[in-house]
Parts: sequence; structure tokens; C-alpha cells
Amino acid sequence: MTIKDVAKYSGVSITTISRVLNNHPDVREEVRAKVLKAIEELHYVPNSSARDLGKMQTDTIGVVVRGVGNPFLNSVLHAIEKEVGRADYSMVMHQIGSNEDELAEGASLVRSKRLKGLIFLGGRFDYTPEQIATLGVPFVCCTYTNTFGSLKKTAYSSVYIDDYAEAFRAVKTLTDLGHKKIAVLLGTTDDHSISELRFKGYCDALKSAGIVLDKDLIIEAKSFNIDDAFKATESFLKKGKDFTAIFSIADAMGIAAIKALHTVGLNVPDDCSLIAIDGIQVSKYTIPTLTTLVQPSKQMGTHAVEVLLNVIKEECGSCQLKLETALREGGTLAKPKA
Amino acid sequence: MTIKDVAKYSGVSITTISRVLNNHPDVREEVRAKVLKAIEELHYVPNSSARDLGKMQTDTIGVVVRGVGNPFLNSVLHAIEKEVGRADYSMVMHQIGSNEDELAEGASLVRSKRLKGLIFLGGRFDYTPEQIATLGVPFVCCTYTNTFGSLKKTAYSSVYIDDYAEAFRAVKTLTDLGHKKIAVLLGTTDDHSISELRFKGYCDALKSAGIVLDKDLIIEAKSFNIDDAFKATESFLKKGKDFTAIFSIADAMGIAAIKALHTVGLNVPDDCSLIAIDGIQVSKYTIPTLTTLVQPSKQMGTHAVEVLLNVIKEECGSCQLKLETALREGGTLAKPKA
DNA sequence: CGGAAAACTGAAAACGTTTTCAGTTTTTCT
DNA sequence: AGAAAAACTGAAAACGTTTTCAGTTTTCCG
Repeated sequence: MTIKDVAKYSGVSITTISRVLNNHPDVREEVRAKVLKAIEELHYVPNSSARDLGKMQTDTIGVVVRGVGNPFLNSVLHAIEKEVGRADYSMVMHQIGSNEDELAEGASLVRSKRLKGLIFLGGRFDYTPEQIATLGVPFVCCTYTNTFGSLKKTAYSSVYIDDYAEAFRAVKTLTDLGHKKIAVLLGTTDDHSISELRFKGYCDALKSAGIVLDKDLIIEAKSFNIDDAFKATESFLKKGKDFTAIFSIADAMGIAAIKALHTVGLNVPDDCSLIAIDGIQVSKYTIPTLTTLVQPSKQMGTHAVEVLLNVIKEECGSCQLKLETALREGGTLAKPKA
Repeated sequence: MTIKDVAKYSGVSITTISRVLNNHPDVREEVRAKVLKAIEELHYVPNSSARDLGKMQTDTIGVVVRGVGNPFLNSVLHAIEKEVGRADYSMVMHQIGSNEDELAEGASLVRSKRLKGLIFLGGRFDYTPEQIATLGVPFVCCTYTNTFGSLKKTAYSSVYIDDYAEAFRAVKTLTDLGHKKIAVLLGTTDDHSISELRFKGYCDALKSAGIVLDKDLIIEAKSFNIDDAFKATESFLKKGKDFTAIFSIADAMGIAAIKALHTVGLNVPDDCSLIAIDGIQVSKYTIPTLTTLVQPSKQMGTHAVEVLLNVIKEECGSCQLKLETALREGGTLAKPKA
């Protein structure tokens, strides 16, 4: 069942069929209707390989995602998938591990699949303009502030929250309650990742509250993985440091922290307050409910696709879209004990 | 940079290049080496659209997934993606909602994307052989026992756990502890879904323990969504029925149940024991730790792809692969109070 | 050493679209 | 009414591969 059959069936040329398929204006309404009817009746579906070949492009975008186990990233990912489908594009996902180079992985993906664009999700992104030029397609960074690294803010497109400011806000919530000894639960910071910015927000929030940073209160997990967060918190607790609150960089990590605290007989929020950033679904159902700054994951995904598609269509150059979090008050906050 | 350039550069015909690319035996080792070198030097990457058009196929499989928010399904999905990549195939994911017809969605996906095969993930699958024939490509059902509905067991391929037996086992764990009044937390059962089989396992486990089914102890959520599970449990609790344990069909739902119980002042496991099926990551970190039958999600995904690819290559007909769960003992089980 | 089989190679025809360009209608304007 | 512009249409040439088929070498065997 090819375009030829449809042409024969409806008595017009294949060119006209193609035009109908591609919404060209140059076709009479009457003819269009006839063709549409023929397509319907023959159950014709265009062959996308042939179409791509003819057009010399693919209508496919790639998503390079680091740390795919993370529930928050999953949520963004699914929103991306939905939006991509809505725009009649296709999407290929590519998971990478913590020690893989996202730019290199993305570049090879682009070449082999002939992608039109790329979304980088949930990792770091710290490359020189020269390195980026090797990609050859538009791309959008999603979920990380791009004010760091070797690039200017406007060098590429991005959909993000202000990691620094949000972390500041989270920690300020704790200091406002009177907390002085606030620990921070981080993923690894040795790679210019999201951790670094949120950590800065933590530091400055302490400073502006007149609190001196205590390096012993930094809990650095090996990754953003929930298991690693648990282990890190566990061994932190063994050290017996004095603290009254924890700022967790991610919901999942915070959940692990609550568990670790509970294991050694510490209660949240009575013995330790906790606040996180993310707003994953399950964090509404922990005991106590996690207090967290909810990132608009669906919006992030949707907007990432919108921005990318706009750049692809050259309707705009690079574009920065900052989204805001919303505080979801749970039960993990209390004043520090006297 | 096309195959033509490579041919010119290496002084052979494009046919030979194509043969090298496709590992045809009919090419001298010396020539092959020369061609490979040329490919390398010119950074040639085959155009997959043209290749697909020439071959009249795509090396792409589709995954139709229902209930994409579910952490367990996500885990399977990611395993599928990994394995698909390993086999040098591509994957397109298609999310569907609760009232969409997976077969119809799958069929349209196959036609528009020219897929070689399909994996159905996380929904029901109850179609007649005639309906299935409309698909036109091999497929594998993943995550649901296929012993129900209008098809014989061997009519199609499947990777699954024995939902009936595992549910039976879970509930038996409760009855063995002495529980008599056991509630069950289900997603909707009105669609021959996974709920139905696990519900049967529940019923039969009760029966074999000499317990009469009490319809008032059936908690039926509108979906498998964690929010719906919470609401359903909440309104169940309002009815004030007497019970000492809950069997939850899924981890996420169980977590919601614990929260709902806690909200009305009931403690798990003291006032109510709870067991679930799934083994999602976060359930290790709830308080108390969820006791659950862990489904091998990674294996399920990996095997689903393996099976599908085998069927595609016609190395085997349909194939049923039953996997086993493993009990992960948490802290949600206790003997019923006197 | 001659002949047949095996190994290798290339020209040309697919594959199903889009796109270009030339041509034919129809509409619009004076 | 006639000319110019706009709207519409189709033949044929791309697009970059794979595949078929016919041919040319090389190898093997008696």
C-alpha cells in the first residue's frame, strides 16, 4: 500500500497525494477531500523511512539521560515523551552511566540516528563552545542551571530551576525556624553537577543567617541513588556529630535519610528537621510527609521539547527558561529542640 | 558523505561498500580492510533512513506501556531500553492511558513507524486471535500472566510472573501468621487486568486457610496510581471495618495504604500487617520497610527483548518465560493482636 | 592443464517518498 | 474581453541505501 496506489485509486498524481499529506496549500479543497477519502479507504499509512529519505531529515529527537533510576527524572522523561508525540516527532532515549561523557554519547547518537535535536537530561553540562560545535544539531539542557562551567548563560538553550536560589530558599526555611546545625545531603560534587550549585545555595543561606559552615555536616553520597544516600547518611550518623536539621538535595535521598535516622532511633521532625527539593510522587506518602520544594517536572519536560522544536524550526535562537518550585509543606519541619 | 564517496575514495563499487557494512561474506579480506579504513577516514556513517528504505524494515521495536507513572514499570522499561540498545535495535515508547486500547494503539504504532516487533508492558491483554492478527508483527507481553482471556497459553510470547501463585503466596504469609481478617488493595478489576489474577490468588489463599471471603474487605482503587490507592484506603477506613492485615497488589499502593492507616492513628505492623508485590527501590526505605515479593524487573525487561528478538529472527515460535519473585522481609508483618 | 565450482565484484534496478520545474487551468483586474 | 497573476497539477529527478543478476576472477580437482 504505497502512495502510488492511493494516486491511482483517487485519480490524481502522486505529487498531489504528497501535497495533501504535507498540508501544502496548493491543492484544491475538493481534490484534498477526495484524496483524504482514498487514504482512509485504503488504510494507507506513509512509509516513514521513505519520507525521511526524501526530506533528508528524521523528525526525531534524542534524549540523553543520566541517572535514569531517579523518579524525578523519570517524570520529566515521560512528559518529554508525551510532548514529542504531540508534535508528531519521535524520540529516542539514551541512558548513560555516571562516568560516560554525555556530549560524546549525544554526538554519536545524533550521527547514527540522524537526529534533529537533543535534550540533555539530569546530568552536568560543562563543555567549551568548540566541543559543542561537534554536535551539529540544536539541543536543550533540562534540569540544571547553566550559569556555571565554561559557557555563558546564553550560549545554549536550557529549561531549569535556579538551583542556587531554590537551595538557598530551602535552607533559609530551616534557619528561619531557628536551626543552626544544618547538615546537607549531596550527591557527588566532583563533576560540576547540580550538587555544586545547590551546595552553594546551602553555604550562602547559612552565611546570611550568620552560621559558619561546618564541613563535618556535609554528607556526600557517591551518587544520587537512594541506596548510596542511605549508606552515606548511615556512616555520617556513626560519627556522632551534632545537628538538628538536614537539607537533602533530592527527595529520594531525603527519604533514605529519614530511614537512616529512624534506624538509629532519631525521629523526624522531633530530633531532626528535613527539607528536600524535587517533589516526587511518593514523597507525599512517607511518614512523616516530606517537606519539599516541588519542581514542575511535567512542565520542564514539555517546555524542553517546545524550546527545542522552536530552535530547530529556527523560530528563535537559544532560549533560557527558568521555572519556579513550589513549597509543599509536609511534616518534616520543626523548631530545633532546646 | 554518502556510500558513493566511500566507494570513490576506496576505489571499489558501492555494492562492495554495502556488503562490508552488512557483513556479507562475499568480500575479500584485503578489500574489506581497505573499505573499513576508508569509512574510518571519511567518518562515514550510514544513513539509516536510506538503509531502512532499501531493506524495507527498521530494526526498531515499540513498547506500549500503560500506567507509566508506576515505578515498577519504569524499572522494566529502562531494562528494556538497555537491552534493545545492546542488540543494536532502536526503541520507541508509547504511553497509553487507562481507557485506550493497547492493541489498536500498538497496531497504529507499528504501521506508522514500520516496527519489527512490539512489547506490551503493564496492562491487560485480552484479545482474540483475529484481533491480534491485525498487528502483523511479533510481540511479547511483559508483566502479566497470560493464562486468562480468550487466548491459549501458547498463542503468544510472554515474560511474566505467576500473578495468581505469587498473590496466593503473599496472602498465605499473612494467614500463616494467624491473620483472619485480611483486606486486599486492588487497582480496578473491571478490565481483566493483573488485579483480577492477584485477586483470585487472594481469594484462594483465604479459602485454603478456611477463611470466608468478606466483600467488605476489598479496597478497589480507581487505578494503580498511588494517589488513587490512598484515597481508596482512606474511604475504606472511614467505614470502620474490622481487619488486621492488608495485601496490596503493588508496592506503591501499599505505601499509600501505610500512610492512610497512619493518618487515622493505626500503626503498621502493630495494628495492621501489610504485604505487597513489586519490590520497587523506595519500598526499602519506608518506615517500616515494606515486606514485599520482589519481581525481577531488570530480568523481565531484558528477557522480554531477548524473546522478542528471537521470535523476530524466527529462531523460535512463541515462548513463555515465567520468572519468580523473592520475598524481601521488611517490618510490616506481625501476628494479629489478640 | 582444463574445466567446474567457488569467490568475488559491479551496473542497474528497486525501495517510497519529496521536490523541482514546467505546464495548465482559474481568478482577478483593467 | 484580454492580460497578468494566482492557483493548481503532474512528470521526472532526486534522496542513499540494498538487492538482484550477470559477469569476472580465483581456486580446486582430476
